[in-house]
This record gives sequence, structure tokens and C-alpha cells, in this order.
Amino acid sequence: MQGESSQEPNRARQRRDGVRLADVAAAAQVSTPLASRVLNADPNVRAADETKARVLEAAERLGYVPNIGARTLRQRRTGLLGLVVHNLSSPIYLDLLQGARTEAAANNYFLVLGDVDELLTDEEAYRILVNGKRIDGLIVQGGHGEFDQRIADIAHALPTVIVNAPPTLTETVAPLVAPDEGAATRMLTEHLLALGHTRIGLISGPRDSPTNQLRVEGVRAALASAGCALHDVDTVHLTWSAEAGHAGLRELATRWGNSSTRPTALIAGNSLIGIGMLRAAAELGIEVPRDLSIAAVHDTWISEHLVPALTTVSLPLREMGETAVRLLLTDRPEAQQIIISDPPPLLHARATTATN
Amino acid sequence: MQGESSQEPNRARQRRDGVRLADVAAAAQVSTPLASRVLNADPNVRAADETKARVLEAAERLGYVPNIGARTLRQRRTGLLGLVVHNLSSPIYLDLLQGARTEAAANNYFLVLGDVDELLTDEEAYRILVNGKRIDGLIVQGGHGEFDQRIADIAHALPTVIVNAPPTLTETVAPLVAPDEGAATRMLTEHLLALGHTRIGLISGPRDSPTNQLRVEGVRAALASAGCALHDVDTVHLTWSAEAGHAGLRELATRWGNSSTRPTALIAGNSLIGIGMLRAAAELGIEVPRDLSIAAVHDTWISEHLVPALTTVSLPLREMGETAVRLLLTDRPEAQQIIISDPPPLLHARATTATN
DNA sequence: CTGAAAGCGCTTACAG
DNA sequence: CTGAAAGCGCTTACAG
Repeated sequence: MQGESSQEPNRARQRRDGVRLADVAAAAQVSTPLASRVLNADPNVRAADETKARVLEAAERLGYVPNIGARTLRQRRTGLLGLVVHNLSSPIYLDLLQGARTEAAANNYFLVLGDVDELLTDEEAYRILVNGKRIDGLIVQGGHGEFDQRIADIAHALPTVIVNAPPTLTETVAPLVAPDEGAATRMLTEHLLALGHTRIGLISGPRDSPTNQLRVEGVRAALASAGCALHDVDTVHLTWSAEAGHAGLRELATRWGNSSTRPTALIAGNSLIGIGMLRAAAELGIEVPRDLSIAAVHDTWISEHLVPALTTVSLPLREMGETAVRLLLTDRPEAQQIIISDPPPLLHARATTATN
Repeated sequence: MQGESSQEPNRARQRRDGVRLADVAAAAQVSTPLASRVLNADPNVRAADETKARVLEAAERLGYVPNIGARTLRQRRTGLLGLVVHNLSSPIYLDLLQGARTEAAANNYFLVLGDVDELLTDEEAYRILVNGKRIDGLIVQGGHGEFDQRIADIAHALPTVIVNAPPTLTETVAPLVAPDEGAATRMLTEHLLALGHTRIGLISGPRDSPTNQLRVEGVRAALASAGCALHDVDTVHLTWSAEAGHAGLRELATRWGNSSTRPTALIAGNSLIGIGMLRAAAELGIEVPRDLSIAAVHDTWISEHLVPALTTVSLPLREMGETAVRLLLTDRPEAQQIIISDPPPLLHARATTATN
């Protein structure tokens, strides 16, 4: 017993920690290159099926997993895609992230997480990620007017897809994957019109933001079809936050004063704004939906749990994430604008909207 | 002019796409190994400061970024950490993720995102991530009793840190980073006691879940200190969801019937449960906080926007993420239980709690 | 302490 | 079509 354990004879042999391709090849009695080709399903391989099977079996039996470092060094691809968004806490980007992650995983890619602000302002972060070739492609949240040039630089160095941004620099710089913003607000507006509302207002993000412009357009189009219009006095443009929704409704209430000629329904530029509006309504003694109907863009997990539950329209965010990854994995994607309209926006009629 | 462009003489020279360490060394007139050592701040280097400066300057000037594939192959480390959580939409994991991401970035590491269910049930995903050495370490959400063995396997193959799980398998398998659950509920309970409530109930997650047990213990301890107790009839244990909070309060209301001897305050095992309770209260005509105070574990972005705004206690999730990364980056972390108690839980007293 | 050499494990021109 | 050889770019024993 004593002599047996004193020498640890296996140690030297086990120095390298994993199973190498060469080990698989040896076990299957083929050359290393052939093993490589078989495992990578090279269509040019003409080896007998029996030989191929032996390679696959050996790989399976030995638990072979390619060394990613070696492969990366040789092929100059990392098997990683970067996803940089501005604000992960936003449910919007979470769904997008989930879609991207799933699609990436299905292709044996992994997703690396970045922060937009960091990438766009921190020189070091930029260099590591972009020049360092640590990722094979990048999905970046657009809509940062000020950083358009920076995104263009990135797209020049790395296959890049912009998601969920309005089509500004996109057409020339990188593909854009966006939802049909106009369809979403059109759908909300039509829902309100169908409930008998004829004067409909809007609280939304920055007036000049292209996303806002698309959403406003959708409202206008639907109203016009019904012979109605969107009045400036019924709209407030602040930011995309709950605080802005809160402030926005208070502003409208001030404008209304005691007048009885006011909108009976409001569209919220996004769900956060809608949430803030609900709170302001409670403070102001405006009962929703009796006194005012509210409907918001983007459905989130919280919508159905609010009191009253918020009527929303959901956009195909998951599919946007999937599409972005698919674009990145098919050669160098060309600059183009891809509006995901399948599935179309989906209305979730809940308790904040009622007949007028 | 014509002859000039016809040959593209620079092409061959530019075949390799990036600046290599050898290029930097040549520019600085030192050997490649020395350049490597200078750039990696090897303390054994005795070269003149002027020489070092020349190397650094050359690297800077040429925009040198190390080839990650080569480095990975050589050093057997990827510069990547995996983070697998069960449910990213949970605000809990988002904060944890942010903390981990920041700390990783500060150490030039990137975070790769995984899905717990996928990792624990999909053999392929497991092999790629764990055996494939695609990451240097893994942060995994614990608390999946059924998968304890699987997590133990992972921890055996890869430096692993378990986060936000109760201390079950942890002590022997991998370090655990957890919040002080008991302190959180103790704080909520003391807040309610201070408001004059003496009969306090609880709606929480699965009774046998260790997390739940810790939270219940905190409630009991605080109540005991005040000469009160937690009655079984005042507690409901379902799941950690908003739906459960909703069902839980309805269940309690049924138990209460018309009796006037019932709790004046309830603690929600987490924020989601609290949100569901608020909805049930609205349906049942229970006015919060007049008829019933509600206080929940975990603060999220939505808490302050609810109507009424939800009183919560926040746990140091960001710090947990940071700590998990730090553990992973300091050698092979030893199995131990790390309770993050600095900063301590923080009470956010809002509108769902009032004096009794 | 520093440099020349080796080698990490893979894939892929290249020659047969 | 397949195998022997080269080489991706780095770091690190090893020898000096």
C-alpha cells in the first residue's frame, strides 16, 4: 500500500488537462486533419462512413471538446457576439437580449454583455472590444444621435447590427433591426377609437427623437382615418421615463384646468411613461379608465399587475434579437433597414381603457 | 497615374490584419519576449526605464491590442466569466448582473451570459461551457435543490461561485455569496412594529425553501424581541411570484372572513409577491395602508411607481455581483459562505405602510 | 535579467 | 481526397 501511492505515476501523462483532437484521431486511427474535417462536417471528406463513425464515436467517448483558444487563433473567430445596450433594466432590452441569446446559443455562439455608455465613451473599453477582436460581431443599441460617428467607426471595424433605433445613420453604416413603431401606435389608437374616443392625446419621449416621430405618425394616421386629429394642446413631449409620464399628465391636467373639453384617452409613448401617468392620475383624482383611458407602447411583465392593469401593445422584441444575431452570422451583413413586422404588434387590452 | 495603382504593392504586406506583438517589439527595437514582459508589467524586468517607455510608446502608437486567441491558447485562460441565472427579467438578478459586469470590466474581463435551465438540463450546453474551457469561471444562481449535484459537477471542473442561494450544498462545493436574508425581514418587521403594528402576517415563497426559512426567521426574531409572535393562520406559503402574492392575500382574506381579529400588516416575501398583494387588495376593497400595511423584500425600480408606492428593503445585490467576480479572480476560491452585510439592508419606507 | 526556442491545439494551404 | 507540414500570436520554461 505504501509504495503504491508514493510515486503518482500518472501525473506526467496527465499534464495536459483536456482531450485533444490528436487524441481523438489516434483513438480512431486516422490523421489529425481528417479527424478535424470529419468533426467539422467538411463536405469534401470522402472517407468511408465507417471511418467517419469511428471518429465521431471516439470524440464522443473521450468527451472531446475543441480548444476554443486554438480555434480562435487559427480561424480568427471567437464564437462570441457582443451585445451592448444602454439600460438593461429596461424590459425592452431584456426581451431583445433573450431572443439574441437563444439564437446565438442555437448556433454555438455566446453573448458577451457590454454597456453602451462605456463602449462609446471609454477609449479603453472600445479598443479592447473592437480592436481586440474579442468578438465576431456586435449588436448595438442605436438611437444615440451624438454617438452616431462612433457607431460608424465600430461598424467599420467589426460586423455590426444596430437594433431598435430609428433609421438615421443606419442606411449607410450597418443593418438596422427595428420594430414597426408606427403600426404599434396605430393599433393603440384604433383600439381607443373603437371604444368611442374621438379626442385622443399623447405623452411621449423627446419630440425630435425619430422613434417618437414614428410613433406620433402612427397616432396621426389612425386618427386621420377616423376623421380625427392630434392636437398640440393634447400632447406633451419629455423623456421616456416614468417620471416624465408623471410630469406629463400633471402638465396636461394644468392645461385642462376645469375645462370639460379635453381628451378622454391618452397614449403613452412607452410603458414607463404609462406607469408614471397612472400614478399622476391617482394623485390628481383622475379615475382610470372612467375619467381617462390610457394605453401604452411596449408590453412588460408589470403591465398586468398594475392597478388598474395597463393596456399595451407589444412589439416583436424577441424576434428582433433573433434577427440581429442571424444577420451577424451570415457573412458580413450589408447596411439595410429591416423592420420586423412578423409577428405584427399585438394589442393587450386591459383595464386602463374603456368605452367613452 | 495608370501604372501606379495597377499593382497594389501594399497588399501582401497587409495580409495579417492586426498589429502583432512582434511589430511593437521591432518598432521599439527590443525582443518579442521583452516587449511581452514590459507590456504585462513583469516585475522581473530590469530594462532601463527609457527602454520600457519605448515599448509602451510603440504599443500605444501602433494601437497594439493583444490577440486574445493566442493568449488564451498559451495561458489557458479566456478572459471571460460566465454568469448563468434563472430569470434575467427578475430585477434581483439584473442588479447582481450589473455589479458583476462592472467588476469584471474593471479587471478586463467580460461576462458571458447563460441560462440556468439550459446549462443544467442541456448536455450540449453543459459540455461546451464547462468542458470546453470557454470561460475561466462561473457565477451560478443556486437554490435549485434538484440540481445541486449538477452544480457540484460544474464546481469540480471550473472555478465556481454560487450566488443568492441558501447555504445547502455550498459549504462543501463552492463559495456562496448571499445577502443577509434575516436582517432584511427583521428590518421590515421592526419598521412595522415601530408603526404600532403588533399582529403581523406573511405571504412568502415555498415554506421549505431555505431562503424562505431565513426570511421567516428574521420576522420571528424581530417579533419575539417585541413580545409578539408569527401565527400560522397569518401566513401563506406559495411561490415567489406576483400571482402567488395575489392568491395569498385572497386566501388570507377568506380565512379572516368578517372577523376583526386579523393582522394589520403583512410582509411580502419578495417584491413580486408584494405587487400581487396590492392588486388583490384593490380587488377585495382592502385599502392600503389604511386597512392593511404591506412591506416587501427587495427594492426594484417599480416600487416607487406603484400606487400606493411599495415599502421595501433593499439588499446589496450589486455588491454581491462584485464580490462574486472578485472571488473568481483571486485564485481558485475555496468553499465558504460569504454573507454580504456591508452595506446592510436598507429600508425604503413608502406609502404602503402607515401607523396602526 | 534577457533572448532564442519551443509549444499551446487547432485548421488549412500545399503537395501528393 | 488525404496527410505532413506550417503557422496563427502569444508566453514561458530554458539556457546563457
